Amino acid sequence: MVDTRRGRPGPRRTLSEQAILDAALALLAERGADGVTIRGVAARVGVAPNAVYTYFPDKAAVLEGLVEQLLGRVNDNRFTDAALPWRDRIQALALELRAELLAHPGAGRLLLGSPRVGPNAMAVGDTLLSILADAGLDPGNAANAVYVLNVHILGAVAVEVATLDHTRPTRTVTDLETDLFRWGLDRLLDGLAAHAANHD
Amino acid sequence: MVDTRRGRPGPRRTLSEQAILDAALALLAERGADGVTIRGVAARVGVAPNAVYTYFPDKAAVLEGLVEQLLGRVNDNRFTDAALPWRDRIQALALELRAELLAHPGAGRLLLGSPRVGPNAMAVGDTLLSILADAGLDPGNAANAVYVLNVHILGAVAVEVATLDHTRPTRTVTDLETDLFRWGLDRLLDGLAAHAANHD
DNA sequence: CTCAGATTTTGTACAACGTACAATTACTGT
DNA sequence: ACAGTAATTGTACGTTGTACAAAATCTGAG
Repeated sequence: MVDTRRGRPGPRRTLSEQAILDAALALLAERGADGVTIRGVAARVGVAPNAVYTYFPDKAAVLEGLVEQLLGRVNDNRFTDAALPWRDRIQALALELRAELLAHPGAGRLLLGSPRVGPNAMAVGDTLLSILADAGLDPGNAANAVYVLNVHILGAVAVEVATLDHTRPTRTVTDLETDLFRWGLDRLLDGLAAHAANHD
Repeated sequence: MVDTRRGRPGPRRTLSEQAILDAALALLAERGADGVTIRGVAARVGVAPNAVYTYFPDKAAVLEGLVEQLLGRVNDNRFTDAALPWRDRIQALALELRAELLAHPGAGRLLLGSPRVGPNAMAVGDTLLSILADAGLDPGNAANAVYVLNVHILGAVAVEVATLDHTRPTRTVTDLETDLFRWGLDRLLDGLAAHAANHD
């Protein structure tokens, strides 16, 4: 048993997974979802395309990491303050999540294109879950509600992204779209609140 | 003025746009969303890849046509019967739409990947609109509600599709997922109904 | 009936993609 | 110093969308 797995030989890594994800994120911002290519990322970090495969098994893994990256920015524990009304907290979280995703065009497609089961995605889900528990939903219904809220947020982002010009990387989100998003979210929360009230 | 645009010369078309869309649909069923390629479609109808470009300007147009095809199957005027309760009609329409999309794996990604503005998509929207009018929503709110319902249906389909094994073309939709879909739809409809009641 | 003109189909080709494979390089513990 | 190991690269293959020009095929006018 010689292999201690500590300080093992080999040249130093010139990159990190983080550097690759940063490059991918920049590429997503500059060139849109289709602009995120292995070759592009490699070029941006100044390395041969194959080098990326030292850090990620394949492109799908890079995209998953990218999504995780985006979700990580949202999950401050800012929404767990039970003093604030639960509806306000959910609205704030939903709006922030949406804004984060819309800030990176094509992120919606990426999010919906991969089973997002990373830790940050879980964390967002857990945050939502705790808020809904505060709202008075029993665990089963709260889990359902998390799913429905996810669907609404991701669906809305995807639909909004789909209606934009894919050739242009940047976009302006109109107030009209935001109002529509809030309106739908309000109806959904109304339904959830009524359900919680009926079953307590 | 010689060009009457009628019976103009040239060899007969060996294909039709419909034949191409049929091939694309079959490919979608057999190989999943990534299996729908121009070259694959062309091979399936027995023609050189370039021939497809006589009928469609590019691949995106083919995919749009494909989505239209799917939506066309749903839009029977079966849901316009004002005698039935509006909630039942919306649920039936939503479930059918979802079933149709889930029957073709990857259709969700296609739907969300293109601004679906074709006539069949409009028709589905109009059907929803009329049902919501029957429900007592004024035109403005009804339009909002159509958007939200679209988001919910498309979002749910996309999320469900994203969680499946992309390598396998077929899938079994569990009852559990269907129940979850209905539960969310119910909450949404609760919220919409309450809103309609508050503003009449 | 012929034939010019219009149009579909094809052959060929290119750039870009993901990524497999083997060789090369750069390191570390013994 | 050196052997072993890991990171990186060079090269390459197969696949994709699609541009371009040549070829094949049809129709209406004469």
